[in-house]
Amino acid sequence: MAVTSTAEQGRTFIDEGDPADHFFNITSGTARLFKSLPDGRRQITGFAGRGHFLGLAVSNSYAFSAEAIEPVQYCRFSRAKLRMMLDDFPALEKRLLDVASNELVAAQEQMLLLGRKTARERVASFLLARRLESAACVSPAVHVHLPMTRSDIADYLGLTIETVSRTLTGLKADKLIGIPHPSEIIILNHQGLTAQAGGH
Amino acid sequence: MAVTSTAEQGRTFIDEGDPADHFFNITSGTARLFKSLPDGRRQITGFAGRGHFLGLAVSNSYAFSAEAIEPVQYCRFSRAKLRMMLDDFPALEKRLLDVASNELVAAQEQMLLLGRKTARERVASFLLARRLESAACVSPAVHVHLPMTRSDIADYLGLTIETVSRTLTGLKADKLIGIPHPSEIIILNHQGLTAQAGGH
DNA sequence: GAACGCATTTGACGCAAATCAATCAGGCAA
DNA sequence: TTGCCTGATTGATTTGCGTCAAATGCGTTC
Repeated sequence: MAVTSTAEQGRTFIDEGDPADHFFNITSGTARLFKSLPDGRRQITGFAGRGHFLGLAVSNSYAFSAEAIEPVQYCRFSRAKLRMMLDDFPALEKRLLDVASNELVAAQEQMLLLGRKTARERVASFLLARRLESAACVSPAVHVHLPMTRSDIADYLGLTIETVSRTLTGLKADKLIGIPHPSEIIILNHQGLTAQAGGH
Repeated sequence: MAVTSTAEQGRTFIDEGDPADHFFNITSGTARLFKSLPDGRRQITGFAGRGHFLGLAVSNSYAFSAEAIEPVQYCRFSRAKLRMMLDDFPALEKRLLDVASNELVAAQEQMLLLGRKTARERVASFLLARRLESAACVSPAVHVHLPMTRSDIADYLGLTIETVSRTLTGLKADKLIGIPHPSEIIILNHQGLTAQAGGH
């Protein structure tokens, strides 16, 4: 009923359009969630980490795909099982509603970013959001780890790889961030970066 | 506790950032839901019609504003009242979870549109989505009514008024749609329009 | 029906980001 | 160490859409 599995790096464990008969809970690692157009264009709708629930869809097919960026461990239930659990533990339903509400708020914020922000604002917003997420981990936390590639960041922010790279270089030139390694960013001027993020 | 009110056209009845102490259910009319940046840029995250729930946020302030496009009638509860109702009627919680899940799917589709589709694909997608929504009403339903202004459409699709107008004119020139009136669109070639929408 | 105001359309031009094209840097196997 | 492969950066050029500006159409009031 509830199976624990691992998806190695790069493995797609949810396919957009497939019958949605399972519900997932990620226990470790990071996955990218995305939708694709027939010609290959891709929009990453979010990154899912530890504790994230996937597969809430009401419809009978998944609305997005999920792929492991780092090795991902997850717990998988059949939807029938989920329904039983929801009946047995009403508190779980409350929890899922909270989760969905929060994701909705995040999605609306992302729509603002995709529809109305400039490239620089998008990248700055992204770094600040990443910092918040990982705040629980390292103490200084001006240190932001990016487990995903430039291609992932571009597809998340509605930009191209080149623009993401150029924008990061630009922020570095303005002494707002440091880039010791492509996947490690240091926020040197938090206030300045916030000002570049569209001041929201 | 539960108050029925009316917001005349143009009236803002939810303000982004205000304390979120109420929960709304629209009983008639249409509202635009949007987020704004300090400099005035605006992203409409959706249009809410009859039956739509608003104010699900977990946080203590509204994540978006709501403004009446047409006169809007709504029912308003305090969040305390909502909590009581949720305790009394577990089915309501299920319903809200379904609603939130559906909105999440729609939000992801909109992210794909905003992040990766061209102007023409956005407008075509928008018209087709509008047609689906109003499908329940008129029978032929090739007739799409747009209660919102070009400015609203632009802010929903992440474009400018001018681009929306030019794109509609272009679709008309290609005999895919007819525009008897700015707020009335006729879909002349459904299949052709679908092909222009990014084939999704 | 004349005159005003607002939304929409149309036109000319500019620019931010995309595209096309090398080049560079780091990890890994031989 | 050398060479290769993959991902990131940097550079040159193009372009789709935004900006600025003017014209058109339509509903409303006088």
